[in-house]
Amino acid sequence: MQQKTDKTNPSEKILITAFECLSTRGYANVSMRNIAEEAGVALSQLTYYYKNKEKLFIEVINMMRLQYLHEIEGNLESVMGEKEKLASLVRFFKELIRDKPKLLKLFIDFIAQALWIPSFREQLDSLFTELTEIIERNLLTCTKINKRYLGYSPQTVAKLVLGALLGTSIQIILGSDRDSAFESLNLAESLLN
Amino acid sequence: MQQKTDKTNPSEKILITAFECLSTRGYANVSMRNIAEEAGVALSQLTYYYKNKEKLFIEVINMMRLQYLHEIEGNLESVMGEKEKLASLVRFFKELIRDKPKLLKLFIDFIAQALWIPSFREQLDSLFTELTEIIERNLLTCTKINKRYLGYSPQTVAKLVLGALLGTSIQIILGSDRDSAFESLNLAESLLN
DNA sequence: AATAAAATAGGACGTACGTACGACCATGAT
DNA sequence: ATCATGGTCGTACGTACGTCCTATTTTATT
Repeated sequence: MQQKTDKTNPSEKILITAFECLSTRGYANVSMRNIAEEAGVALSQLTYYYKNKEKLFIEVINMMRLQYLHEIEGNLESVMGEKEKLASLVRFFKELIRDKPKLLKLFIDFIAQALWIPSFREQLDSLFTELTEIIERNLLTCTKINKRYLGYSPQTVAKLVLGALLGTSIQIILGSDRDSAFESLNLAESLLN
Repeated sequence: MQQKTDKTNPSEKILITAFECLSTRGYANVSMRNIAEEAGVALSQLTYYYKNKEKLFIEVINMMRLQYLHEIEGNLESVMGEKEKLASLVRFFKELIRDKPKLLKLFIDFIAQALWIPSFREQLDSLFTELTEIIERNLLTCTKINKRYLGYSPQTVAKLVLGALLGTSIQIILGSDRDSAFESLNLAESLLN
């Protein structure tokens, strides 16, 4: 209830609060009223700035997209060598799981919503595309790799890498024994080298 | 509207209809009334047999678990050799994606619900455990494999296999270009051999 | 200072939901 | 024949939801 002492934009404040709510309790369990209340604004302000719940969630995802795609690419560009880049990517996912599980939960929840809501599906599709392109661009350019996975396009490899990271992360987030699943990420790294 | 000409148990009929609804429109978008209506049964019958919506979904998942875990294990036992078993597992997932996408959607939706609903999370956790155990038991028993992934336990390998299959399937189900993502499954198979 | 535009607030609308309840009906045992 | 039991039904309750509308306040422009 510190809403009065906030000098940020109302629209930003709403967006941040929405992220907080959605990543903590999930799209289906968060109401517009919850977000308004926790952001310290009137309910109608959410409609004013974001039209409806669907579009608000889309903006939340978009905010995360802008923030973290750059972070990933920055990480990958800052190290040299394919091995190091792969290690850096795996490390990024590990840190995500350890330090920002809420972000990962938001992502998983978004994936499930995208099953049924067309606009979400569109956005997720381009998010997947961007992620695979980053992996392709940074990890799979040298011919050595292309030779190793002979017959498979870099895009295919990239999708598998992303799939393995995503699927393993889901198990870690939702499973009871995190540590053993964490090992799978290490294995993924060695296996691809 | 063929509800009268049905000789199955009402409780079974409800369960089957619930699966149909949930796998087509998702947990959040299906009401008890929808299921009752489509099953040709009074709303209160759902409460009578399954207590509430949460428990009904749990029974639906349980039904699928009983059905498909046996199917997977049966498939794996029917072929010899680790390579063939791995191929069989990948084939199973491919067929799942191609022929029973609704089942996969139900599963993904269930994963997301498990993020927020404790009883779902418990059930998903044991489902994950059972799946990894099947993979371990059938694919990772011979010492040759254990040597290859030196330093990693069979359980770790199994979790990575499951993670890769799950993550890739998610991309295929939700992405726009299925064919290219399908290739990733083939790659996963070659990579593990 | 006057006025137009943007921002904010509060509340009402219609609807849908999960659940609970009490009444009926069929069946089978006494 | 009666009656208890398990199954079935219709319905009502209380609540929560997303969205919409209108009035008021604040800000910016001239």
